[in-house]
Amino acid sequence: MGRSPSCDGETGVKKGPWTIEEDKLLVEYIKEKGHGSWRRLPKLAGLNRCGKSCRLRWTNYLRPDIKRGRFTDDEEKLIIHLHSLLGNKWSSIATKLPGRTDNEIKNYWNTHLHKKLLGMGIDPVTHRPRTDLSLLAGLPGLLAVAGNFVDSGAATAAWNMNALKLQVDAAKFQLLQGLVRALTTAAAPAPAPGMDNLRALLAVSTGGIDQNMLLQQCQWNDMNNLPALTSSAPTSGMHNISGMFDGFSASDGLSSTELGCHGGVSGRNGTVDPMVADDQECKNNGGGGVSCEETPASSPFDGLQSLNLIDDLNTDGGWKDLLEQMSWLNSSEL
DNA sequence: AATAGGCCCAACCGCTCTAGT
DNA sequence: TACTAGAGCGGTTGGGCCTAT
Repeated sequence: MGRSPSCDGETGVKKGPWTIEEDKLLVEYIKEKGHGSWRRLPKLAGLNRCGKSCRLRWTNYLRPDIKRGRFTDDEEKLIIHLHSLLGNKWSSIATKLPGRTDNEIKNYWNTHLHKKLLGMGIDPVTHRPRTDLSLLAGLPGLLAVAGNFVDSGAATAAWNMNALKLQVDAAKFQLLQGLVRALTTAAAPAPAPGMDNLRALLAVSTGGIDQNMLLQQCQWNDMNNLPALTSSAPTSGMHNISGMFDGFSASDGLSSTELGCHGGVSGRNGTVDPMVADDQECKNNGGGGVSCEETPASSPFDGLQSLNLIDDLNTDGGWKDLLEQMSWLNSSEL
């Protein structure tokens, strides 16, 4: 199977931007004789380039059927739709957009569409509404708000930056674990794992437990053996995440010792990030000619409930209102 | 006007796949 | 069946351009 020698072994070949003269030589040669063997082409065409570079220049730039200019709205929608089905199979996507190259589509995705989807609250990898990550991203804010809200007494003073960082890290870890568990559990909703995560957060905030200990207690190593997250990830898993938010209530008491650890899950080796699991699954199936199963982008999505909840919280005073209800923030455990 | 930072995209790199022997 | 050369793919980079300060 060996690696292609490509340009690696060739010394003295020119690299970098193509000149007009080089373009002309390449176009004229291909027009007259076709490209034939890309490896032999440079010599025959009188170019001091490697064949690979010539192929790239031709297919991405010089080909006469290449469409130039901005992507239309229709093209944009088609790319997003195809990406939801095919993932980063740029060449496959390009075959559905006449005149566009895989490189062009890839660049457009990375520079425009990726951000656009994020801005719309859609995960560009899974094409699902973002819930977990926005929650994680919101944690520092949550803690800051909490710090400000718990009057200006000793509790606030105790929350120095290092402690905050530790809390955020620990909470992220807990939330990730809960999230992975939720996504890999096809059974009925887990009992409010979100509250368990918060309990862990508060337990750490007392300073009595460090992260290593937390990791051990939660058997984080077992997380390396996660079951495969297939494209048919159970919607009930998302429902579990919804349950996390349902767990935020005024009446919830907190125990500093209950960490919400349920041990690991057996099955898969590899990634612990469920957000990239589908993509990884594709890659693991093996490169180029592989067709990935369609992701259920258009399937009913129970997690929308959670998304709405996050949106509500992100509106003015949302988090503060929530925290006001969480009387436990004033508890001695802080 | 100068400069820093961000954006964009052409081109490169390294890997896998496929076809030929 | 095993091996190799060549082709193709996806990820990444670097430098030019644009914009904000």
